[in-house]
Amino acid sequence: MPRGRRRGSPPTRQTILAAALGRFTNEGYDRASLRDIATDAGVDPSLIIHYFSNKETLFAEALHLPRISEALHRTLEAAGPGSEEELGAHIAQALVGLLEVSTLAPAVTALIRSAASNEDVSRILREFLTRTILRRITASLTAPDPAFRAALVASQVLGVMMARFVLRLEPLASADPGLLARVIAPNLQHYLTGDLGGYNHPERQSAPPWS
Amino acid sequence: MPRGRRRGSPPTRQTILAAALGRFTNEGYDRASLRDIATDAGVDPSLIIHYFSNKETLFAEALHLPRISEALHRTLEAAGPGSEEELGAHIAQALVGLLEVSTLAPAVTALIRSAASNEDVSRILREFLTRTILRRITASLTAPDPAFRAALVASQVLGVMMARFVLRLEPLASADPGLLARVIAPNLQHYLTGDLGGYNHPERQSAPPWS
DNA sequence: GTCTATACGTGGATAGAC
DNA sequence: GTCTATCCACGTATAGAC
Repeated sequence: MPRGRRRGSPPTRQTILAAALGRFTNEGYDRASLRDIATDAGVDPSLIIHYFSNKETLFAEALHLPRISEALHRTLEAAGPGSEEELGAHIAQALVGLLEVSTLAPAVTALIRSAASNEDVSRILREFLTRTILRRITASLTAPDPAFRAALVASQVLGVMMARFVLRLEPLASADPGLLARVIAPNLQHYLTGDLGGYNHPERQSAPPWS
Repeated sequence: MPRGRRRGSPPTRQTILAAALGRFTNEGYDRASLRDIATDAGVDPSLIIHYFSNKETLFAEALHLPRISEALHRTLEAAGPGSEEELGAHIAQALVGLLEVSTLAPAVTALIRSAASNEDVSRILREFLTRTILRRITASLTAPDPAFRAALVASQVLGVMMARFVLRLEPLASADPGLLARVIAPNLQHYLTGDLGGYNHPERQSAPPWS
């Protein structure tokens, strides 16, 4: 398979990519069939293979993962440097805002949906979360166990996206993005700088930073 | 999982159910094929259809959803009635403990995995979360917007299970269950009784940076 | 560049012999 | 109760005609 294969006309290519993103977003990698994507795009199924050698390549190009990574990274960087006590709010605003405003929400949804059933996608999402969040955290945090804290932050972000876009759990699914960011911000902050409870008794919690 | 089961073994039904649960847990509903399940169980694929009329019935019986619901409900009830300021800790302990201690973890994992790509399973999980958590919350909570609070709690629980069992995000995936429950407890408590940041007070909202 | 036809595998489900 | 054989629909991918 030569990599320098001729590309098709841009309009048709874009149409296929848009249809593919839609299917991957709503059905995940497995259930989204090339036939359905072709039907949505109004083209022949074999044309998809002609443009993108296989389904995995189509998935990668439709999601455009580097674009997500770059946008998220830029948003996090733009949130301001080094303010440790407001890092939770910054991350919350960056992540939620990134999902709501931009055109990246479908890609992220597709990523989460597909990660549940596809091990490769799971690995991609795992590394993506780890690298992006952990890097931002370690850049301006002095608390111990940054990896554990990053994973906890990732878990809450994952849960919100899962509840909002996959499960469509109301009223969270229809909640205002700004409100959502503000609500989860103190919890992210607790994961980032709070006491992780390793030294306390289970029934006696230390005072959270927001109380 | 026992392989190579031969004829003359009475508990064929249980063997099939065990193999099915294993496949559904590790691969989700779609990717788990009856042929693979039959191979794991050491039986013929048609035998599965003979016992359970179709794949959906097999899925339902393998997960034994009523058992999960009952166990979770009982654990939540046993956590004690009415203590509003410790409800977060109770829910955290109940949910995390339920997943770690009992044999229900595979079923819950299968449920989450399958919900990502299957709309029917998604609905089941959604209604399950809503009913179980919301009911417990409204039973001993006076704070406004219980539905929104319940959804937020569900999102954090979902995220932890997703990160722990599906994505296997370290070091959260290998973290001690008790520690995990203690760490997320104050955050659940914040969702339950904390200030929701202007959910019903729109005039207090500050302008998000992305709007 | 686009489509028709088709190969090839897989997956769920059925009929019937023993 | 278990297996063999089979059906049919679907999904990815290829070959080749226009």
